[in-house]
Amino acid sequence: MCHKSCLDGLFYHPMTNEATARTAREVLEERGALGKDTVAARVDGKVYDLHSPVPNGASEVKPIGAHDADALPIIRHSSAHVMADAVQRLFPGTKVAFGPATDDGFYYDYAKPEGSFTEEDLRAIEEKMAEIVEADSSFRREVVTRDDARALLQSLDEGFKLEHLERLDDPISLYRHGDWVDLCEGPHVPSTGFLKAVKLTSVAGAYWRGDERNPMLQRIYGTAFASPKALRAHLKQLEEAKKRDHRKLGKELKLFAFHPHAPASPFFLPRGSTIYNLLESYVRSLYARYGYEEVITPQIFDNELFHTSGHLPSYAENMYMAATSENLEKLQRRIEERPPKNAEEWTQAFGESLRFGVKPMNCPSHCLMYGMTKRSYRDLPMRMADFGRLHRFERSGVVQGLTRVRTFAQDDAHIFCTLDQVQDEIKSFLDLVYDAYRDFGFTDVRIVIATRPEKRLGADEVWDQSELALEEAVKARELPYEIAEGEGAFYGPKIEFHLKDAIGRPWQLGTIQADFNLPERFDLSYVGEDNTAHRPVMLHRAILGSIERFFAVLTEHVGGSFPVWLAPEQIALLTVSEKFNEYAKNVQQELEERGFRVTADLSSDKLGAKIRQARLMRIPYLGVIGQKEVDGQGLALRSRDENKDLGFIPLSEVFDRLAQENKPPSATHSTRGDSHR
RNA sequence: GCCCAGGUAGCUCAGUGGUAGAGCACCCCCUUGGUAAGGGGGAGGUCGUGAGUUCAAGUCUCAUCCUGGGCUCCA
Repeated sequence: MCHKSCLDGLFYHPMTNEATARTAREVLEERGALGKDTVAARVDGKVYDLHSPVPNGASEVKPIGAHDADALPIIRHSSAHVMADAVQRLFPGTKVAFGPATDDGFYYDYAKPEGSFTEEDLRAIEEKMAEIVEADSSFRREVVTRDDARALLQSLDEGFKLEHLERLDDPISLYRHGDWVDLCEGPHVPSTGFLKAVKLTSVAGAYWRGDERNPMLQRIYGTAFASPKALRAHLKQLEEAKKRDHRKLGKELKLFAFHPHAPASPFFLPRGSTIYNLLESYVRSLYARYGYEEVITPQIFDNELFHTSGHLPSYAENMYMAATSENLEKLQRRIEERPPKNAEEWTQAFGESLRFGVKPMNCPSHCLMYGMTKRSYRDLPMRMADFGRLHRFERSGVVQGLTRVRTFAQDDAHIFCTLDQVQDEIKSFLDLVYDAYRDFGFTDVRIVIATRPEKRLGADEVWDQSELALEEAVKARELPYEIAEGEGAFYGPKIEFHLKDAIGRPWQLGTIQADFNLPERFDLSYVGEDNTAHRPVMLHRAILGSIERFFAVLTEHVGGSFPVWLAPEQIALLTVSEKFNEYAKNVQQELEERGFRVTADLSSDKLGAKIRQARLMRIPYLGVIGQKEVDGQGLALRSRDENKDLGFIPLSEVFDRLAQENKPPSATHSTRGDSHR
């Protein structure tokens, strides 16, 4: 049974079996366009099974070869059917749910009478699938009445399918191969023999219909390609991705670590801290250019603040609460003296005692800061930047490496401005973001405008206004964008910046969000030209998102080979023998005096071992020191990125070379920055 | 939080009921060597934690913590 969304309206569903119409296969054959590897046909832009009848008036009928991009979802979804067939043969009594194709493979959800699937089960299922493929059974489409479908599913005792059937619109179609039948929209490959490269990859739990209140099903993931060669290439790419995993590199390169006493909370080791601080410095340099002012705000607040901001109670499940022992003693006395009689009284008693909350975001404190003084329109726009540490209690199953942690900092800022200034602020931020991403080597940036969600604060007129402002700014910069309906934050619509890393994985990092709610809640105002009070607009924005997550994405993007301006160590001095250690120390000092990050390997290891070690740590430059270098007052330089020995270079040239690379790419082009002010 | 898989030396891992292992890293010694691992020796572990079964538990059972793959949620 297909998940509707996987098909994305791509496929055509004939209303009836037109006995007189010719099939796509016949049409293609007649035109000599039917290849051995043709899996389906594209008819006027829609995908047809080869055995489906083509409308008489069709103007264009093109074959889809197994190696065309369009063929992959068809091959994968057909693989899902074959897997379900194999599973039901091997594990009688197992029921099926949804089995769509995904971006890189397919899955099928099962309700297994008992237990779950093991790795060995996957291998057995693969073998059974191979038999089904070997049998080369044809896929056949049948359009049936709702009653017939219901009767069939009842006879098969497929409860999930029955439930789904009632949600489907007519026509109802079934697909069969061999004896196996599935409620499905199609299309499919002509026969199971077309499935030449299938691999089952993993097993996982998944809720029926993705709702955590529903029963947990067993999901088997797999992937399929047109050929074993393409499958091997895919698996190879997964291997490459594994090598770049920031958790692996974080350990190998001594960047960060975790300890069970602080779950999901990273320790940045010295090398990682260097990069972390450089990321912050970089953002600070942009702030200087784009007119931001940095502030530092408290970590723990009276919960009164979070009630004002609305984070309590709506965000309570993600917040850490703090209590002093004095508070707790008070709570104890209160309970002894006046025992709470019901849930409400208990909540009240705790609320009075656990008076403090650890901030999960900076905005409330920035609102306080804004409100501390009387503001004039002349003060606006006010751009308040904050690298404050945030704590969010994330559920145990969702944390992951540095990408989802419980303590982190954002390159956060809030812009207070007038309604008239919103568009310009967003335009300027677009410039800032694109500059920053380019400096880190991310060129493939996608803009998504996320609009009002169902659960939200604020009036509809306010949402209308803010959504329009975001869209107009993006249009003004002539950037392509998409709209994500209902994906906005509860307090306002937002622009999200999605980018792809070096191996094509998508990430959402930066964002800018309009917020008409917090200024209201905090009763913020400014005195206008007309000498009356006005409500300012608040914009939340981040470039990197969280520094932690950006650290992870960047690490994987560069595969641990940080550019010179970010590398924890920019050059390693390697002596050929201990006789040259004295000279090495002098060079180290000279480099450090010039502000370079340098390490010296003065051990008694042989040069080969030292080079190996420095290469493993991905140090951009290696300076080998032997008699020749001492005599000539230079280094035998070796570059990581060019991966070659550059030969003897005098010290002054080494300094110049490092200085050249010791800044973000944009800083080497002098024209930048001014135009954005 | 839910389903599944893991947790043994700093790291990577072997060890299926009977005396805790290897390689690398670390320390010491020899070697002073010119572009990805020179040689020898030494030290290092209450096998995540807590209960239980057993004559005997890294190994079996239960609980719990942490990590990983998913689901749901998200910067």
